[in-house]
Amino acid sequence: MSEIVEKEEDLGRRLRALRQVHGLSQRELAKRAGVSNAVISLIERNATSPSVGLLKKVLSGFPLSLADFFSLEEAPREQVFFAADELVEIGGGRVSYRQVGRDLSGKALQMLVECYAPGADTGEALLRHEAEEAGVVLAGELEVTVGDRRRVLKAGEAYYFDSRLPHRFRNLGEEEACLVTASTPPSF
Amino acid sequence: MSEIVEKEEDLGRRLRALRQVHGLSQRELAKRAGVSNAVISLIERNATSPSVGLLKKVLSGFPLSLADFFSLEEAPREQVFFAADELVEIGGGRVSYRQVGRDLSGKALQMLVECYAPGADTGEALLRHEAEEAGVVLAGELEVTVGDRRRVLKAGEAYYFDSRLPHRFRNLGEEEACLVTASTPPSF
DNA sequence: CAAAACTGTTAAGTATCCTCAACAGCTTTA
DNA sequence: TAAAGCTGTTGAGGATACTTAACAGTTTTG
Repeated sequence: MSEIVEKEEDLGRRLRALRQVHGLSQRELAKRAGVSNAVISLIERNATSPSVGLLKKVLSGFPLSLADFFSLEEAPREQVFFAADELVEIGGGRVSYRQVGRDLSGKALQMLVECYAPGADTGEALLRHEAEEAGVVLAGELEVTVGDRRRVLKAGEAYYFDSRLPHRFRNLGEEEACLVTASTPPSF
Repeated sequence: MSEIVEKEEDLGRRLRALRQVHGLSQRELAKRAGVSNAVISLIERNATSPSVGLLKKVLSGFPLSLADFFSLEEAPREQVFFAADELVEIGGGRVSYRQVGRDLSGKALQMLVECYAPGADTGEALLRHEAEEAGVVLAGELEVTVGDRRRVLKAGEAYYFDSRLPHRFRNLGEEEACLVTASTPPSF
């Protein structure tokens, strides 16, 4: 009957996000890890509590240790996506600085400008620890995946997340996508 | 029949060390964690691969997250105990400095002098992360527990370990025990 | 439009984890 | 010298994790 276990500390959600950000299907991951695809489904829906041995197998498909995987559960779950009117104007002179993120107290970011050619893809997401990342799309459309949340961002929209969460950027459109990104620690 | 699973990444050894350094019996830990004492025995002997849910219960008895627990398996297993003649003389003038540990390249320690009164006990071991600890007994006898390794050190003997491993010091003797200890980062 | 290939989910059965209870060995008490 | 306390281990059983094989839904191919 597959009862959904409540509050299993969201282990399943983390695994699903990890798998999706690597662009794998349940079957692909299962084959790579040498386990059944069914148990991947069960784990991701928190319908079972996997043994450490099995979880180790599954994670062997990623460049991620058990310690790294469980450190993800300590990552805070703050607001990720912001509409254009949710940006806070903090600027300035000729250049307008609009703040992404509601409360940056205790945080320290460095923003940059990046442009993605059509079809560009960051591919396998590298997990950086103890860092934060943010961005605003200036032109074009960019698919942003952060943890289990995915959205195609258009000009004016933005993201903000703890970069301990797995993430991936893809330009699915026909035209170049430009955005402002930010990362820690600040360079000025 | 309880087949012993080989190379289960020594999860059991870590749990046993963690339990012993806290001075708990299998039954005490089991009661505190709300599980059976039998499964503690099975896990510690790597006779089973516990589910994440159960392991979480067990570790809830300690001030240790799953991430912290699995980060222990990444701790290198270097030489821990050194005989008196295994110390390297690097000193000095009127004071003799004898180095503990074969290769300190890439390490940074600060040694101190400590004295333990009879019966003194560090008790519940606090785990410090990203640190190293070393010491030399000058007088008296001191029981040192590091991970799953325990030894009563006498004058002239020494220890060196990654302090991510759980540890505990106890003076079981009748007289004061004096030793030189060291910790990271250095204070000079 | 249908066939093929993919996606995630689920039912049935096997393997394994986990609990309960008992056991053997060692220390302390009477 | 038990007897009662503890220690860690083990066997039998029920609970559940895991596999295999099938299902339903969506996208791709012909």
